[in-house]
Amino acid sequence: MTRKNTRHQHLTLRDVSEASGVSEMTVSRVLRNRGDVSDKTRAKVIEAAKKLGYVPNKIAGALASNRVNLVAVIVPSLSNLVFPEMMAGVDEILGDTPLQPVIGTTNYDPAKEEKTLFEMLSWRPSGVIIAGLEHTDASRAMLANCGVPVVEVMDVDGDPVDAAVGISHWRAGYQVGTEIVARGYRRVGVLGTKVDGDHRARKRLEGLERALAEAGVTVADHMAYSGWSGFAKGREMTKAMLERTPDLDFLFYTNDLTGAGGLLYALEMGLDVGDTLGLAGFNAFTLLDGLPRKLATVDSRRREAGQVAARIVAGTHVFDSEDRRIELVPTFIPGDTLRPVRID
Amino acid sequence: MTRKNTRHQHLTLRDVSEASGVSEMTVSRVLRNRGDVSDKTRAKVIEAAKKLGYVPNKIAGALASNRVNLVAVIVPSLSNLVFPEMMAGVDEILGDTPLQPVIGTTNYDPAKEEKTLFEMLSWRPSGVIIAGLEHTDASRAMLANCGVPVVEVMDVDGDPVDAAVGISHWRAGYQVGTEIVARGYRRVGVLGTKVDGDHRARKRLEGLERALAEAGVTVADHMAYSGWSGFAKGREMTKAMLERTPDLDFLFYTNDLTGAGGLLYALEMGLDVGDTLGLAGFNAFTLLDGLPRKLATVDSRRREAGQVAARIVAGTHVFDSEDRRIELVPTFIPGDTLRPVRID
DNA sequence: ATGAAAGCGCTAACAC
DNA sequence: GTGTTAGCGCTTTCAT
Repeated sequence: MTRKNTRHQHLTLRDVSEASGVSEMTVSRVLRNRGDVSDKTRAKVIEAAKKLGYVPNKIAGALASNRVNLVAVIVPSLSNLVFPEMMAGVDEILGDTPLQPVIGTTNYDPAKEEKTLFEMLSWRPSGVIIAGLEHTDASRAMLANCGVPVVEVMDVDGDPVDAAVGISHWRAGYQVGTEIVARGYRRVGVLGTKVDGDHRARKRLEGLERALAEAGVTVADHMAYSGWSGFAKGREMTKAMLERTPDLDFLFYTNDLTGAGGLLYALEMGLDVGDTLGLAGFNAFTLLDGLPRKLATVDSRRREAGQVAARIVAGTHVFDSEDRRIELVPTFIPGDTLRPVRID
Repeated sequence: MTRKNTRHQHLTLRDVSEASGVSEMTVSRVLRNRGDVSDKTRAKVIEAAKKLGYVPNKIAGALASNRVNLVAVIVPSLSNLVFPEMMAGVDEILGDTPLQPVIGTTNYDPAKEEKTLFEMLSWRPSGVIIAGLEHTDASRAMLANCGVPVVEVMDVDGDPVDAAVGISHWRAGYQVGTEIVARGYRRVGVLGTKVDGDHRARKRLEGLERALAEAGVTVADHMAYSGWSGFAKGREMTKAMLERTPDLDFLFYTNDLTGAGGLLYALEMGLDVGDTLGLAGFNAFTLLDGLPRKLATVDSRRREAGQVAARIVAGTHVFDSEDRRIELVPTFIPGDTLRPVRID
């Protein structure tokens, strides 16, 4: 059986070679701008390729050259805004390179992460960008042995396999805690998610609790929700919490969206937001700029984390030290939902 | 030069074969659960593979089998929430299949789309999911000839290359227009984006204008912004527009986020939202549920579009007719920012 | 149930 | 500047 010319048989270098009367090798060189090829030959080849509608086969190219321009990007979910934002940072940087992101999601499940990772590594990507520092032992082993740059993003509280870029969520939480006590709040309620595998939210809370503890304050009430974050969830939870613990003077939301819902609710209830009741969220979603009051929050710098991670993978990042942990500073944004710092 | 055992030399089937004393072929069968292999052999192979930490090479596998479990997903941007939401729908469905999404962005630029598409097709994906129906001729040719399912998503106003899934933005706009005139509004302002390649926003507007025209109404003012959508943009533009055209009785925002900003502004100004000034956005972002008033909007059903597209690519979707255009219905949600329909 | 041989479409390395 | 040869690591096919 000879080469079929059925509709969807892909064209090969050989087809271009025959059509242009040039060897496959030279065609290959032209199509990759490699080595010296005369202008005349180049023109012939390019014309033939275009006329035929030739699309190179990177599978074959990758196998032959042992080079794959794919980057594995592994995140818990696409439904939580922070991950697409990080990916937008990655994409922005990779746009200037030949690299292409391949996306895998884990649904906050370490076992699924392990499967996804195995799957993606079998494509022999040129780099791996993965959210978080907590993985199964098997995942860590794969990351350690895959032989390409691995960047764990959006967290630096822990031991990275290779490189890590992001904020310290513990320190971010700690900072929020110090701001809370410095402003004289003492009855703190926390509203967060129920997601088990959300280590970043957990670390934020631990940092917060630590800062409070150092001032002799403990979290007075805590409430966790499951499902999607949004204003409505923030409203409901705020209402419920203030009903069951009316003497709270501060509410910390682990997410700006629920925080914004709480803010809207508190304003409608006529509460003295800021003074009697301080509020703070987390993440600094720019789409929320323009609320009736600016919610206090912390910029978790996920977009930059994605950018730096992409640069590391692309090989254009220069590390300042031998430490391959890059800690971004989580800017605290006081907004208009806190009272001034007390100078005792 | 014989096989090197340097640290990052990847393991091959051969290594597993040698370690287990079984032929490469049988190892391959075990690792893919193909064909008959005795339990004893199977166990030996699996143990050896695990012990060595073998990760198969899909590049080689794909070349040999001519099967690639990648799906190309091409969107204008990751910064506009609607695209990650569509991708979440895709991801949800592909999660139950061996398929993996590869992401490409176009930045609303047809030339970049063409490049991205070429790049992605050279991986010989098993399917293509691409936002919109407007592409360069070269892009359309590539899509038509790539030999795998192609689904154009989030729009059905046009001729798809293969299949299309989404709402008709024209009809969605038209419906908003009929609602506006049915409620007696006559001085309509439109607030949209400046993005050139945003055909969906354009079609929405055209549909809106048509419905208004049929009632003898024309758009009284129009304003376009560039940059990111958010509440702040909505506030600014609303203020500016109401100052330059104070007699408007309706504002249509091509995006919920700016719409929400406008709503907040109008409420603060003490405007009689609903009756004196009707407001509507677009997209029905669930994260906005819980605003002081529910903004009228239209559900553009992007998540479902992603789901259906993924099913088509995965081959699990059954078409009702020979028409491979699947039109989703853009639910109109009146919210609390419109006055009642007039029954004249 | 297992193995041997051939080859997927390309590129590295070398020849001319 | 251009061509030839020999694989890359798998899977297909066919033999046993």
